[in-house]
Formats: sequence, structure tokens, C-alpha cells
Amino acid sequence: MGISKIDKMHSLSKNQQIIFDLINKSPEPLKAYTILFNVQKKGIKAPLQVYRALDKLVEIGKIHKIESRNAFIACHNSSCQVAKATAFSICEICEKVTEISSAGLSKYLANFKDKDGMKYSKYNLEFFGLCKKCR
Amino acid sequence: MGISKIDKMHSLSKNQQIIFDLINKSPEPLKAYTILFNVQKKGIKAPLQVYRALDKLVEIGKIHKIESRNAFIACHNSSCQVAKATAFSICEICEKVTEISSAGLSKYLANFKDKDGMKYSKYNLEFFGLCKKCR
DNA sequence: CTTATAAATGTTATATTATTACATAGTGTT
DNA sequence: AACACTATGTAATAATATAACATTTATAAG
Repeated sequence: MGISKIDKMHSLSKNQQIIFDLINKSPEPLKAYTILFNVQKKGIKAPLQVYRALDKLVEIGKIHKIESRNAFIACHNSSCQVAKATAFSICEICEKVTEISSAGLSKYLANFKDKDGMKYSKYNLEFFGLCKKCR
Repeated sequence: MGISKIDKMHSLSKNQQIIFDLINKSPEPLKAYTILFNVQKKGIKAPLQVYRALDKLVEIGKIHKIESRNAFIACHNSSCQVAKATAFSICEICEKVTEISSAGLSKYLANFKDKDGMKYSKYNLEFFGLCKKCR
């Protein structure tokens, strides 16, 4: 089999892999300095090393930034690999964050045009409410 | 006439008014420390004074925070006074931000239910693209 | 395989954004 | 006046993020 071209395109460097692994196994969004603290034993010592990996991972769609929380979660939605169309639900009590994948929603937003007929190349949507447990 | 109860509820304190006026007359979103710099001549000296006013103004819906930019703009949409349903377009070149008021969009999002049937009390949507001038 | 180029890393310092903690003053009831 | 609530003032510090520069590693073209 070997490594296909598309796999190679998304292959991660050492730091990127370390940081992605940490985020990917976390049940909750992680903040940059929480990540830094957790990867120091792996040799990543400085904030910039973390931020650079985060930037790249966001760029290639492996993780998303939850803007209202300054935190990062792994993408669990193959359809947003390009990181251009993201939607999340956030519980205001327990802070649980879930990525929403709704074909209807993404179709509606991808096609949304404003009054000037402007179409957008990207969007991020954050819903807030109470999750099942906290209701 | 006098001041009605509902007006009074939303009447602003001195610092809140100073900061709201500044944001309201700005053509672009303002950052907290830009605000601080610009109101120092009015006697507001410390970051916390700015952040407290911003928190309150967001809470009562007079301004909104653009989460992806850590900046604040005045609300220009009477229907989101409660600050529970916000949508913006952001130009990725000139950084111009416009509040979107689309009945269709707000209706669609207000009624959106996820797979668990969860309904949300609040949302924030940020669209990214190029504005007329930058296209 | 070597050279050119781009991508990633390492490191220090610093900039930017936001909050904690505590003391004081004003505002609106009852 | 007494009470509760909201807002203010001030200093210190925490949390988030980037600039600048040197070096190394990976990738692709010749």
C-alpha cells in the first residue's frame, strides 16, 4: 500500500503529531498553555512551539479553535477537513463542546448570501445552551 | 414622558456611556486596550474599568464581541438587544465587520435542533470572506 | 546526490488580552 | 437611616499570543 499522496499531504511533523495526539484523546477542548504543560515531558518547552503546531493543525483541519473559549478540539467530522465550515454546541454549565455535523445546517450556511449577495468562503458557528446532563 | 422602566433598565453608568459612545461611533471593531487608550483622557485609567463596562454592555446587548478578533462593535440590530443571536461578516483582508440581520437566517438558527433534539438559547455566527472593496 | 526551497524547530524576549483581590462610592428601595 | 445592589478605583498579576532571530529537517528539482 504505502503512503498515498493525500495521506502525505496531511502527514504531521513531530510536534504537530504530539500535540494532535493530546488534543485528539482529550474529551474536552484544551487551551494552549494546558497543552504546553502536558507536552513538556516530550520536549516541547515554549509557547511558540505549541502555537505553531496549533496554527498548522487548524489550517489543515485536524483541529478547530473554539473562539469563545480560546481552546482547541480535534475535528470529528470528515467533511470539514478544510476547516471552512464549523459549528459547535457549548454547554454553558459544564463547558462540554460538541462538533455539530448537520448536512442541512452546513448546506444552509454554505449557501447563505447577505443583502449584497456576498458569499462567504468560511464560517464558524457556536451555539450555547445546556447539555443533556446539565438540563 | 419621563424615563420608562425599560429605558431605566438599560440606562448606562458614566463609564459604560463613555465606552459605548466610543464604540458606537467607530466604523470598525475596537479592542479593549485601544478603547482604554482612547478613554484615558476621560479619566478611565485601568483595564478593569474597560472590561467591566464591556461586560455589562455585552450583557445588555448594546455591543457585541467579535470572538475571532477579540474586538467589540455596537449593535446595529434592534432585534438582538438581548445579545442572544448574533451573526457577522468579516472581511479577511480589510477586517471590515458587518452585523448581519437576516430574518431567514435568525429564524433558521433559532429553530435549529441538533441530533439530540437540543435547542439552544444563544448563538454566534461569524462568516469570513472578502468584502466588496477587497474582491 | 546535491543543490535549492520550503517547512519545521529551538530559544529568548515581549506584546496583548483578561482577571483577582480588595477598598470605596453611588443608587434605589423599604 | 438601613439595606442591598451596582458601579468605581487601584494595584498586581494571570492568561493568551506573537516578534525576532538562528538553526535544522524535509521535499522536490536538476
